[in-house]
Amino acid sequence: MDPGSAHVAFKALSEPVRLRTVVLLTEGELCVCDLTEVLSLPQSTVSRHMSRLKTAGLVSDRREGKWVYYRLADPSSRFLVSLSGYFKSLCYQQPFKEDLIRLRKHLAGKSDDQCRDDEAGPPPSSRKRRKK
Amino acid sequence: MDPGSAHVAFKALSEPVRLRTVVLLTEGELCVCDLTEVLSLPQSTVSRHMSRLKTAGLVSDRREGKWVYYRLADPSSRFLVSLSGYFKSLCYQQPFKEDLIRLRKHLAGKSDDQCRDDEAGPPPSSRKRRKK
DNA sequence: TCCGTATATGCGGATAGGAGGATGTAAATC
DNA sequence: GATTTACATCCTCCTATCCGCATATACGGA
Repeated sequence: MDPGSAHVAFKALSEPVRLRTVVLLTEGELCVCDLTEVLSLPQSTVSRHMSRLKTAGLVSDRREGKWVYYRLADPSSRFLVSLSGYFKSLCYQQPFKEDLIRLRKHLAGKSDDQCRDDEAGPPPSSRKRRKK
Repeated sequence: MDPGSAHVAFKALSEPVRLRTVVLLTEGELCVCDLTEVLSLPQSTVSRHMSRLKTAGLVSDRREGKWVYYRLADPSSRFLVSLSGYFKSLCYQQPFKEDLIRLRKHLAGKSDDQCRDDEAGPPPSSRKRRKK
């Protein structure tokens, strides 16, 4: 982490949409189209926020075909280690709680012709991927 | 904490001067004139930043005569509990490290006709106060 | 009660940052 | 290589926020 200075990470989390996004990512990696749908925001808005979170070192991305999956950055820094528990605690508060409900519904309702197989649920490592 | 929403606290810490101030307050409570001196900023700027930190629930204040002492808020919230260790780790990094050096020099050089007795040093509870 | 000191706030100017449509780019499919 | 899909970036408008001077307020002392 620490690309620039410490306050950069706080600034990244100071924007409501970005904080909501980070809490959503505690469920596992998500692509931009998932976030666009769950947050009900234009794709350009979501993409720009993800870019800022990535610059701040809070998330990392992974391209798989047409899709780009974002996940919380590995907690190599003391910053993310300190806050990971706090992010989890936010899952039980509004508006994050509602976001997570929408996320689970969204993931459960996806069909095979979309960017993800029909499996939903927290364990991100076990989530099936579209073969490349 | 949580006056408003979770992102408010992050926003309060996203400003470089405010983050420096919070790290300074890990040494113990300080009055505005201390911060003005150590940070080399106009009094109005410091006061306004402290107001924002207070609104965000990160600091609390205590008036004693003409002086107002600010200190880190009691870690009743999970947010401050999560970050207190991180703040301590910042003490060893720039620009916070230099700030703390200036703070200690400043506190050591104060005389009795100022807002604090001549005692400096980390243990905040043992610091002598001007009698009210 | 008048004055000096410490702090808070009103105000105007400057800058940063967010929203979202339009457009550019990368990858898959045919 | 043309088209479609997913994502990133550009551009413009608009709002939030920071800075610092000037001023108001709070408090103590003479």
